Amino acid sequence: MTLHEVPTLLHRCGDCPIRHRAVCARCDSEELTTLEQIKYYRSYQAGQTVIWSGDKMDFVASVVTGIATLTQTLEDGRRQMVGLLLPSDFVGRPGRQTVAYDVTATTDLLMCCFRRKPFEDMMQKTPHVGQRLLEMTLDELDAAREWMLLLGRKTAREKIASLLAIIARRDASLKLRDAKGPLTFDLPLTREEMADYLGLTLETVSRQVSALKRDGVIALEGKRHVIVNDFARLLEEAGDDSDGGLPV
Amino acid sequence: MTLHEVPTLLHRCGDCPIRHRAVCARCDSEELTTLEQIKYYRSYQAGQTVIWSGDKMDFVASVVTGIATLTQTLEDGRRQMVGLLLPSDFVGRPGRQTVAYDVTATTDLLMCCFRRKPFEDMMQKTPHVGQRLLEMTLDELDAAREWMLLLGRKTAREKIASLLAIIARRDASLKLRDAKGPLTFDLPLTREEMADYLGLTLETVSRQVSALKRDGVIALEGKRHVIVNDFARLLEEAGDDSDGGLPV
DNA sequence: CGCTAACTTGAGGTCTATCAAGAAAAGTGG
DNA sequence: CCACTTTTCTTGATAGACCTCAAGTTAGCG
Repeated sequence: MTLHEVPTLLHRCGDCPIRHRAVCARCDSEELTTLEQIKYYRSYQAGQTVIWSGDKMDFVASVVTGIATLTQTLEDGRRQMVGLLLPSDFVGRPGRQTVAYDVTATTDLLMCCFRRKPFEDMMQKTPHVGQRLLEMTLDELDAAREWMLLLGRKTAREKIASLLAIIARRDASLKLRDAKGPLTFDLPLTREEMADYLGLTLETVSRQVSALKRDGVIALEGKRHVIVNDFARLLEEAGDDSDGGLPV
Repeated sequence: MTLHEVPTLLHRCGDCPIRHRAVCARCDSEELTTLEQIKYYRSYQAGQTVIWSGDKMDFVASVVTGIATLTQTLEDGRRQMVGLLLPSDFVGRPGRQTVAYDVTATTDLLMCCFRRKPFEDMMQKTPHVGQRLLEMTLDELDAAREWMLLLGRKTAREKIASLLAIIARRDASLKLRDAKGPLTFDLPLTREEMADYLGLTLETVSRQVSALKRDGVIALEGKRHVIVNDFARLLEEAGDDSDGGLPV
């Protein structure tokens, strides 16, 4: 999707699909008007790199549609995904120019961008943007800490189950279904990307997915479409508290 | 240290040792006066729990002196440290009552506290506190993501070297020395706490510390006092980029 | 229909955990 | 100040989880 093909209806913030969750969620209509004047869209194809670690980033942005990943890399090539950006998530950091990780489009991606300076000015003038950004950043920090527990202490099987549970739950919330009946969803990540997220190798991911299937925790249609008949069972396998951790 | 023994000079924010780094760093003298009226001190002994995961937390606070840890625990007892709170670091979350991890005093700890409600009111009225909190939270998020790389992809030896490098660097910045000459510092953590931070067992920590000593990367005086003659060497062992990552 | 990317599965090796014993420090109370 | 206990730490032997290397299968695509 190129810039010209962005549906014009998106240009009105009131119709934006991420209006109620993004960094602009708290803005009143007057503030939205200001944002509308400085925002612009960028789109990326699946697989494209949005920014390289260490590069200067002259804009900040919200994910409108699609999925992006944040990854860090060691000198010898070991990779660790440190974040998954879903629609409404925010990229970039007011007050700092460079970014500390690669940002990559995993699917086709549409982002709502703001040049850094006008955005920072706006943050000074209107408190709502900064307040919302603080809230979102605190949520991300909680999520990162939960992921630290997974990376440091969970087994490969528990890691896979945790990831599937997270994707299932998010997908259900998008589709506005409850998490009771059989859930089905598509994996937005390759086995290798899953491995990079979970701190495993792609072979171990493949083996554990097969094991969960063999044990009846999940079923597969093709390689990517997952069916979860008993979500509580999946949560057990994830090793979390029975309540399943954070909502959403 | 009990409440009465808090040096009275601390009650004046202008003399506070964390004045320039804490959540109040950006406040002008008028704002400080407001903060002085609503703040109070709490102290904890080494080993004491500040808050349990899931408990209601009716205050937010800055660490003034001492060290605290944030840990998450799985049902079967596996523990992962998800944060290390040093002087000037902030605990608690405006807008949410409960906390998602245990907060424990590792050393004797002095905290500068604000009841939640007055603090939230202050955040509404004066933007400086919220701005600084956003900045600090973004820094913590970066640190958490760097830790995810460590937990997911580094070897035990690299993990130990990374932790030592972090402690050494922070210690040097406190003592205002440059990181060139021989560095010495005390480990503020037991082997078990290091293990919980690094996603290892205490035995593996002990073995790898011994190995780094045997290989001349570090020297030890007693169990806790570390001497680093060649900081660049330590960074190599940590597996990071040659520049050593984030400054301080 | 071949070609490539994504995935699966197996065999063997390595790193770290587990289990166990003992040494060194740090308290504790006489 | 010295036995005594407790905590902290070290080291060894063994086991197991995950990684590495390798081959083969499936699916998507020009």
